[in-house]
Amino acid sequence: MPRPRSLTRQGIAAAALAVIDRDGLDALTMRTAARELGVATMSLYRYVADRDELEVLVIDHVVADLDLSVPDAGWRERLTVLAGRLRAASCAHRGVVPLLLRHRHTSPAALRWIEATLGVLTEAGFTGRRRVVAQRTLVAFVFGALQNEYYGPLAGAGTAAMAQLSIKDFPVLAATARQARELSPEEEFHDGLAAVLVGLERSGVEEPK
Amino acid sequence: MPRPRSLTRQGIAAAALAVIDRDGLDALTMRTAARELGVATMSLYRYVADRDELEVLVIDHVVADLDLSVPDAGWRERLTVLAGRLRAASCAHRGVVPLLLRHRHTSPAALRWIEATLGVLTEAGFTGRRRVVAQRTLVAFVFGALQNEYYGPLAGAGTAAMAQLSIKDFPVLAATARQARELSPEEEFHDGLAAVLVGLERSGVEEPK
DNA sequence: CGCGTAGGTGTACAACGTACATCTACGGTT
DNA sequence: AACCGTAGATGTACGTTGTACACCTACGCG
Repeated sequence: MPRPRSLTRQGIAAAALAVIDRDGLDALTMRTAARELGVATMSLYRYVADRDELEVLVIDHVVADLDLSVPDAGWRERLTVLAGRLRAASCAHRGVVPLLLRHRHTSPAALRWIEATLGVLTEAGFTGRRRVVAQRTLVAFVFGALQNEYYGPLAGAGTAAMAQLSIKDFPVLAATARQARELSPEEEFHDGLAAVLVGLERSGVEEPK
Repeated sequence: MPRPRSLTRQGIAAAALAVIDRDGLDALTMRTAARELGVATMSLYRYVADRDELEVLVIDHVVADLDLSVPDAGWRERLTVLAGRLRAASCAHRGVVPLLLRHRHTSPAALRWIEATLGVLTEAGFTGRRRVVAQRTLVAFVFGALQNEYYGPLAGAGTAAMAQLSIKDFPVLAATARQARELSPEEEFHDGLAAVLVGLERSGVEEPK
């Protein structure tokens, strides 16, 4: 009845995302998000309960407009497409990766993505316990791979430091790190995912329930 | 030459871990860690550069005494054992999981674990690009699964909330969440890992380089 | 033309990481 | 046995963070 709201959760999410994209995740605070919107800090608390909810808002905004349709192809190809889109979205906003990892089971949009993968698995004949394992394994790999890219990128400073510092204590690791620099993140993700999907196809078929 | 050190990095790590085990990860601060040791807060900075280094110290302490020997068995079984030990260690100190995820490429002990898995892969005939993909995929799954357990446990409040709240918007997800509650974390991890390893075995054999 | 209600905000506080200056106690020299 | 330089230990203090709380304020309805 009184005084209409001047902000929207969408707008708040977009502003917070803008801060992250411009100045990095560490720069996101209640104050910087509010300043980006031109309002006082405490105003945000009329829209979100606390910082965690703001974070969920952000990743929801990033994942919200994911295309969840699947191509007319085999289930492995379908899942590859879905996973690729999620990865593309997170790569477009590198800073949100830690938030995505933490809130992936809270964000409605992320849950919609999981629901979509479950739909594909179900159509492919996965049911019961086997479907549970397949879905959790897929999620573990996809988000684990995102985390790999974020905290220990193959081509970046991560392997550079690794390849140099540890050549004596970690001979195989150092050699592998050197080879790894020739592998693009896309290739790594794609090949790894392919292996996981092959494994899911073969496994568990002899134990129906 | 003057005044010998009164603390050890080992002792500091143990104290910080004790705080985490007793009061949770959020309770770990420079002040609480120092109080646990009976020294002033700033004394810690004679041993670590900043909080990040303290965190690395903690996870190094947790992973340090992992048994890295492998049984006399096939490479898949060997990797299963290695992964299982890492998981067991992190389950014994639930609170360190986020630290382990963040610093897994920084902690020497964690790198030793990775080196061990690489050794197994190498003996199994993995080389070049195929070895890189296998190792990164394995790491992605293992740490992704830990994160699954930590942030969205199957049997805990995570699926409980999911199974209830989303029964209309996420039909498959809700059904799966209900089934998932009958699956122990150990089974989930073991079955998922088995699938990943099978996939790694099959994949990439026809592309030698 | 008020008036109540809910949105907006300013102030304030506890807790955090840590820079800095200072105190202190020991090993090596005499 | 006395001292002295050095590096460990510490107390204080500052900037930042999330957010509780009390206070204004502007609009839709009567």
